Amino acid sequence: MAFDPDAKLPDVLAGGYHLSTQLQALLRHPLDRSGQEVAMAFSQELSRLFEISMSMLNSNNTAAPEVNTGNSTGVSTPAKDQRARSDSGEVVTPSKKSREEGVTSKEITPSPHKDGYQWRKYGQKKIQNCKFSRYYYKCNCHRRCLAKKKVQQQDASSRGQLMLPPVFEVTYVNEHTCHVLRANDAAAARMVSPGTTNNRRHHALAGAARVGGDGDLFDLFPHIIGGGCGGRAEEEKDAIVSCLTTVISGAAPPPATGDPAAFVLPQPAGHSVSVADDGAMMMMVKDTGFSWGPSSFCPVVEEEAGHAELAVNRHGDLHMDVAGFADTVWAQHTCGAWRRA
DNA sequence: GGCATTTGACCTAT
DNA sequence: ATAGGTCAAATGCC
Repeated sequence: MAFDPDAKLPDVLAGGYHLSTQLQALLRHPLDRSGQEVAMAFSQELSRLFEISMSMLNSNNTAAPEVNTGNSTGVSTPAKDQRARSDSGEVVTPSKKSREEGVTSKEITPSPHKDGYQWRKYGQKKIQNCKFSRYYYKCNCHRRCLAKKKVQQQDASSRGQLMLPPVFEVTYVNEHTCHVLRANDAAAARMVSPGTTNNRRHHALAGAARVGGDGDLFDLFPHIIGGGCGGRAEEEKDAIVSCLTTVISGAAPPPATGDPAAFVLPQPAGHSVSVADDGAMMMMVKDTGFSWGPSSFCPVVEEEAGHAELAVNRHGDLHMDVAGFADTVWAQHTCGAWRRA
């Protein structure tokens, strides 16, 4: 497969995702020698695509922010920053007219729901001359947050990319004010009830899900979920690099010699990945003490073939099906409300 | 029962 | 009149 030098990151990632699903389908059955060769070719191509993605990500990280949104509050907007540097989407600068209408940014992305915020759908409309309906979402982090987004699936056939997963044009309207509103609420809550912790207050406002009954994910992963609605940009970046590395690592065969139990793969600082000789893979993420890995050590609910798997067992351990990584990794950044991707 | 989603009706701009 | 955007009752899921 020749690499198109003009290819965009979403296309490369989409291609990788498509390849991984094909590889999954292949690995669902016992493989003979030729099957193994095909699987190896797939995995090598997958590795190459993710290497390309990582180099694209690294080059994007040095780029300037995409849009001056005229945020007069002086408060940073984490998820917007994430979009600029870490999502797989292509950021499009909105026109002057669009900005006057409150449009803060536009982007083309294969994963329109993974931008670090939690959204509530409030409308759907069939648009003239469009094959697909347009979907309307409001920010669900805070009731009074004015941020909205429109998601319009693009016609793949018009792009001549019938084999790739769908891509979406996402238009963001109005700045998020949820972090400011939440901070105000937290301050008010402290005045009313000094015994209420910030974390729990945040969680109640975000309507976040409880996990396993013993605690919630905001308590378990405060440094990942962060104090605001979106995660911190640097950790987003780390997470992406870790995820890509993990997928690449998973596609590579274990060495013929060395520690029979596991071998350690090259990782970004603060992360480690090990692959046992039975193929089980575990990744330790920074100093969380939690690990990501397949069902060899964590009971999970089975889902239909080919779909990403993300579950939390009753002990609070995270489980992830590595094959579904590209689509699943962002699920953790939804304002504390962890949900299946 | 609470919550998110769906969907037809309604509103507004052109 | 038409299209795009929003509302809110109905519905389904957990």
